[in-house]
Amino acid sequence: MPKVKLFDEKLILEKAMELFWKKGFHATSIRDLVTHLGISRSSIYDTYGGKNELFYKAFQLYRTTSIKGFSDFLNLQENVKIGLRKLFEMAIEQSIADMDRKGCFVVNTTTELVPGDIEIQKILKENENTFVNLFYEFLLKGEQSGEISKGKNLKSIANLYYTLYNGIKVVSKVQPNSKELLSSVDTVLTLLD
Amino acid sequence: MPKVKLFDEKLILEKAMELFWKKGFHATSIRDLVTHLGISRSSIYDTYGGKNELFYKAFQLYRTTSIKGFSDFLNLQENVKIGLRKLFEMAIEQSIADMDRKGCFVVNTTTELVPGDIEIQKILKENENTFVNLFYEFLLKGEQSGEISKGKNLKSIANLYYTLYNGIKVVSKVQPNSKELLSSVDTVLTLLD
DNA sequence: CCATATTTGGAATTATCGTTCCAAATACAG
DNA sequence: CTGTATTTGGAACGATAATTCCAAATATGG
Repeated sequence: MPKVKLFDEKLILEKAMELFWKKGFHATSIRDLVTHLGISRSSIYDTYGGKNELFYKAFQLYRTTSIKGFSDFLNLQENVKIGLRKLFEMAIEQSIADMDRKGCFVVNTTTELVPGDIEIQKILKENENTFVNLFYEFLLKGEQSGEISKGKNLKSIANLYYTLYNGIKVVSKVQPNSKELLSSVDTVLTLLD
Repeated sequence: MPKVKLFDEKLILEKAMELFWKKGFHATSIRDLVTHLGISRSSIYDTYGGKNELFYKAFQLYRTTSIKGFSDFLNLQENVKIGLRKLFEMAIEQSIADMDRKGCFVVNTTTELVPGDIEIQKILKENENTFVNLFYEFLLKGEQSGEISKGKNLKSIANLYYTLYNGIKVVSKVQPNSKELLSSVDTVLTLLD
């Protein structure tokens, strides 16, 4: 057995994710990818298939990574209200710190490929359900611990958080204003009081 | 003076707006436009310039139309809380009724062309300021009439509405669920009580 | 060092992109 | 009907798109 795989498949996939995330599907060409990934055109086709397959894999990597990050973060939080505030604060700070203004890969893909790509659409639905459920379970935990008073429509609030999160990822591309965005978040979080 | 302009410039521009709105800038080709607008390639270039100029004009048409629609609608409302509810209800119903799932042209353009198009970015900032201000002025009217109790952070709430609106226009592309979206809106509107 | 798997880039394909030029067809004002 | 402005579509432009094939270069395990 001679030569083995030289480049790190996962690492290169992460780079592809970055580029698709920043420029979107249509505006990213194979040439762009060759430049940005640092491997040859042939290697891209050999390893990942074509542009569509590479995008798909990059998108799935983003999703699994963000779901895990999101879930892990919430599991570390003892206080529900403070945890939610921290979560949104992180999301906002990340948006502002990113000089590339990439926003959210899921949001960008939603607006770019819906309508059109039916397979992506299915994934996006699944993704929404996953995130809304993570919010909901976390809120439920707060209700059970007595931190959130009973009688609140937690399903609605979970939905609202997801929608707000999407909005933040759009708005922060244009006006990355930490104070204003956090102020909106704080206003929404008073719904739990 | 012989022949005069045959096709309706404004009408064709509206058609261009529809197509760019639905497919985005990059995924819309001149061929697509020729098919969809019903005029020749030459006429497109003669009348509107190139693809960039046409997109720009179509986008501005969308903006001015929606600002006017938004503003006119709010001016007709006597009751502030009910007016806001109606506004969001309309936005949601429109999203759901649109079989093309176009979402919002401003949101789509934000995620597609930021970062990148610096001129569009300027317009998007201006657009956000305009809408947040419309919300704010409307809320202020409610405060002055006594409908909304004093002491609320109306700037934050106006910002929140704009962010929420953006989120709704993303989420409704994937899960056009009227009940859930309206439920979120109602939850947010209780902030005025 | 050698055998072999990996990686590369040139060549070629087919297709489309946005754009310009222009001559022919068109349709209406007078 | 005629003259003129509008509209059209073919031809060509250079550029780029995504993709496949393949031979040469590369790098490493044994």
